[in-house]
Amino acid sequence: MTGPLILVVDDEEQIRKLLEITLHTSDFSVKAAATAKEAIIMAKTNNPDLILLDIGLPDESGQEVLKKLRQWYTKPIIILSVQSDEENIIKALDNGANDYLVKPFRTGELLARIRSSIRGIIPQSLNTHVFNHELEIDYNLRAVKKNKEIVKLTATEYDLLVLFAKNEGRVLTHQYLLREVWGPGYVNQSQYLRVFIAQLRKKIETEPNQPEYILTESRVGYRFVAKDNF
Amino acid sequence: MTGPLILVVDDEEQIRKLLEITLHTSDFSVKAAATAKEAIIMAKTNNPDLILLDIGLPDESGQEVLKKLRQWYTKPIIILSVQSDEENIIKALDNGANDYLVKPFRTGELLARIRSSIRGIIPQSLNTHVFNHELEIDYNLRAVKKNKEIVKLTATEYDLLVLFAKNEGRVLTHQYLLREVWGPGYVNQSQYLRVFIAQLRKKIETEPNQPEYILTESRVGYRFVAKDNF
DNA sequence: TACTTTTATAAAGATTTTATAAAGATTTTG
DNA sequence: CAAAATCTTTATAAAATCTTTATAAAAGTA
Repeated sequence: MTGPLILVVDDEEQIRKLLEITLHTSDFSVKAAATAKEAIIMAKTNNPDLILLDIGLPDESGQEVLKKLRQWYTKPIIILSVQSDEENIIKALDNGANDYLVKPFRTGELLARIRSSIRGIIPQSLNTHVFNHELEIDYNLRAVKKNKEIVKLTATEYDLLVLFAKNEGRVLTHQYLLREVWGPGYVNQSQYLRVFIAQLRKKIETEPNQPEYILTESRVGYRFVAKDNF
Repeated sequence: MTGPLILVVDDEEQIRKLLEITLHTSDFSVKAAATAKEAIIMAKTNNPDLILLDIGLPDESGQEVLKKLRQWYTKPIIILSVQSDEENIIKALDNGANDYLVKPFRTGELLARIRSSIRGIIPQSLNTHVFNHELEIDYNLRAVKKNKEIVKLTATEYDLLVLFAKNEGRVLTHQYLLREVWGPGYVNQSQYLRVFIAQLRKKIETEPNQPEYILTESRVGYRFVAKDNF
């Protein structure tokens, strides 16, 4: 069982090693990059759940890397930096960073901030989501129930459903779904999406050929709705 | 024109005043509370878009307030505190805080952290457009409603309507519409436009053969208008 | 008015997009 | 390692949307 994947970007070998050990101990998976270029490539190929980004990189300003990442990367980015001046902090936050920690940082605090960022703004107490009194997602157990019966979903199907549930009512484009669930390298594999949508419908819809939850928005994407409110 | 609502919770009159002025200057709406009890009541009644919470309250520990809020409140909470010890920071973050700032804080940084937290929670009112109290375009959901009923539009119809809505009152030429919606290669396909205008009218007009929204400007183009005077 | 141009609309035809089953490949699990 | 599960690819049918055609109505012009 392996936890969320974190990409560590820092040019100092020592810090990379320290972070890798610390994060591993807290049950995170870790990938590391030493340069801006490497960072962007690794982010695209691994699609990490969070990025720890040092601002002082040798080849390019971390602020630039941040901007480039934010063109497509939607998950949390935490900046680590020796610079503690307000100007840099504001710039980083406005460039899309979720948090900014000044080096040397306290390990426990860093971990807590990582947990907070990954958790998002959904409180821990809200760990289950019920739609139309019949479809239930339990985020703690990673389980889905339809009319109290457990529905067995694969990891990918579950991720897809969670993404839908968290964006109820909103059209999610093919690109967006593919990038968030499969990773940025898959944005053109629309057929995957069709296959998995069909599988999901077969499992959660009462009548899969007349879906009430996952609606098709032809040429755009899909929309998850719960009747009561839409 | 009023921005997102922020609830300031602090027992020191001076700090409340300072924050109120600072936040107002940055175009936020502000409510303030001085005690734990008051904070929870005001959060419930005003449902703010973000809460700034001082940990050192007179009647109850801020950590407790935080826990209570997080039982139902899902938007960002930023902690302000004179305590800079790691233990308190970790506790607050794990209790559901999104950020933790040590007092005295730098105003610019606080504002940047607020912007960062609030980003993504764009209030619905900011990206929905209502005409004549009956035709509604929700850009966030990519949905159109007529008298609260969802109107199903194809991708092209939606793009066309959005273009009209964003240019309310202005005549848009055939050329312009064709170029913007279909692309530069289609500027001579006026018949497309006629077909799609007819379809759009059928879907959004009360009486499609006597349109009130999409008016024909013969030999020039079309004009989208909203009376909005009742 | 008579004639031409432009617009509206329905409906048929063509194309694109989507749904689904099922086979093959790969990964995970026991 | 073998079996099971899952992912990926392929093929084909069905549905939705776009495009074209035809015709009537409206608007503009001589």
